[in-house]
Amino acid sequence: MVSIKDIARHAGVSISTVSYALNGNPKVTEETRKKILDVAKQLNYVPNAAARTLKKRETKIIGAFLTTLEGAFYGELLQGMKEELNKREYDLVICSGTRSHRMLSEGMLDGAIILDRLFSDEVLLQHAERGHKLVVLDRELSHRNVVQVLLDNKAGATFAIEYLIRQGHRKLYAVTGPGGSFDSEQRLAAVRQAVDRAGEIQYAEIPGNFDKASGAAAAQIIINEYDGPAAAFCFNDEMAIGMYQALRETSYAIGEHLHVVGFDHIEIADYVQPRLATVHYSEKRWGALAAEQLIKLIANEGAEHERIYVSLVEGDSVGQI
Amino acid sequence: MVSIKDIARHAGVSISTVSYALNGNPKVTEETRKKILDVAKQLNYVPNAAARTLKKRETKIIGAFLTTLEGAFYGELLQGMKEELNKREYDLVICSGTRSHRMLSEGMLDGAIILDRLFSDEVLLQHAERGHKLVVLDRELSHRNVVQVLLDNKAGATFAIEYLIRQGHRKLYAVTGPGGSFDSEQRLAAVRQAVDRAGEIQYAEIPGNFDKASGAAAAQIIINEYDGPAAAFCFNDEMAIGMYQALRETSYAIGEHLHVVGFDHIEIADYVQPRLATVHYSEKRWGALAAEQLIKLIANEGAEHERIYVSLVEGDSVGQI
DNA sequence: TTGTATGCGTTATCAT
DNA sequence: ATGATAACGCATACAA
Repeated sequence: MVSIKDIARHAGVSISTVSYALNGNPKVTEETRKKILDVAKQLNYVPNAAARTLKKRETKIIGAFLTTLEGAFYGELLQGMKEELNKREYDLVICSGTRSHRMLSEGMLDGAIILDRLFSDEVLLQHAERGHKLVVLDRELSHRNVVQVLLDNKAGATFAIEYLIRQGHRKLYAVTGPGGSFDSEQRLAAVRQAVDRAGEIQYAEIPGNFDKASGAAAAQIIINEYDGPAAAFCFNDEMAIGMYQALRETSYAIGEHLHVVGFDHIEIADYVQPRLATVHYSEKRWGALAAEQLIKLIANEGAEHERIYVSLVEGDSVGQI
Repeated sequence: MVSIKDIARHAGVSISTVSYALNGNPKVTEETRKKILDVAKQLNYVPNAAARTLKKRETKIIGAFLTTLEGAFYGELLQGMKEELNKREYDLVICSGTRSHRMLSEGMLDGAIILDRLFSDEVLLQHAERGHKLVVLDRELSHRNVVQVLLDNKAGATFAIEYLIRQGHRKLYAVTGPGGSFDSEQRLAAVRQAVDRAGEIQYAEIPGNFDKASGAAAAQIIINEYDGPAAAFCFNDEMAIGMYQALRETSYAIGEHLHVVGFDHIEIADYVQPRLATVHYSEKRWGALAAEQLIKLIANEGAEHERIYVSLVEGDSVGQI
């Protein structure tokens, strides 16, 4: 490995001069700078990140923590983060799994964006307390080193329920996400409010898990007690797709017997037959905003909590009654 | 920040004893080790990655480099890598974009898995020459520090063409990937061979780009010169899906006028109507194998080039003639 | 068994 | 304008 020491030797200057030259410090003559850069190039010099980090206590790298790498959901979100971060001279790396948490605590990251409910509030607060800067996308967390950038779940869930009611549905199911999920709980609260407000609604809740299997299971339950058109608001599109799968084997049809609204507007939603009605938001914007706030937090520029707005996408998975 | 120096002071021992204790060196008494661990916990000690890396010249982190985070985000592939790496005490991070290349050269990674044709052969070889360990999934590259884990493109493309011919098709199109793509070129070579072998085939090539838009454009071209049932082998599923979209607006139907085979077996392939015939392989296995070979390469345990086998998934996007 | 001392590659302070 | 030197936190060869 070639270090600034080697450059110094070859260029006949001291290491501090090399460091200055390499970092564009104006104290150094144009002439010596040129010479040093030449030698550096010639020796194939590459700076050592570990040494720089040890000294400067920053890496210019941000981590995005996800529960899993699988599933087609996060592509645009991450792209949004990456583009925003790159603009500000930061790099983004995607991490997943408990093992990777060490990257945050051991100082390999200047900050993190969290979308991983397996990352507990408690642990997150510990990191924040140690001075790490965090943006959370999946919970409310109050700390000077944490900012929230959250979906407007309340609006989304309300849109969904009101849409079903507007289409004439009076028998409603809510298929929820897993217990710990902040998004799921917010959506559930909004659903209950909307249902209460509507009055005269037959309403039930089915616990789900955000995966296809639980959507299929929910569909099964609904079919078993079928006694006329029913409508389900699945708290994400994955589960809604699971319903499509479950009904394939039966004589019931989506949009005719079982009416479905999802949440997230994932790509498949536009391809299934009939097209899935769902709640849409811009993943890219979400990611970009999260990145922006994180950089502000790191730079002490007054980062603030943000909310991502959502809209309803109608579809033939919901028929009129 | 609390360092081993602080621990040493609080525990009344020297920093080397602390280091030994923390690293489980048997030289240190059970008693002192216990005391030291207690103090460490009490002080909320977290090791500093930069310092450790600077000293040991390894990070226990592997990077996976992708062209983009968007689209079919290679979820299972990455998950396969991650699981395999975690088993061996390594972490995985996902990187994308030229900016992130520095992580490799600056020594923040012990090795890298490359699936990014924007990463040039030349640059890759430079990294390898500097001692970095690489696994390439998207090209052939010969170097002692590089191993290849490649799809069996030849088999896949041959399966696809032979399937079309078996179904009675005699007018064939190949919709290729972008110019630089290794996979695309391999598939193209195999297609030409299979077509030659079959004889009496009307055959043409349409340059594509691996994205939906180029698939749609290809469909447009085929329709414009339509004079009877035509079959297209799209070199990936994305483009095949693009064909579905393009035909929606027309009176032509997939599986009836235009017959289509894709490559990759992405999730949507099972959901479109009619279901897309495609070439399947296990992404997870691909990732796991790549990770395994990389670890072997790093440990000097004789890593070898590997090939990922593929199979044909038939579908109603190809009708009989 | 424990302590002392050195160096990893950088940055940055202070002299010169 | 340039150089000498001291950290940064850790691992480790060598001393005791």
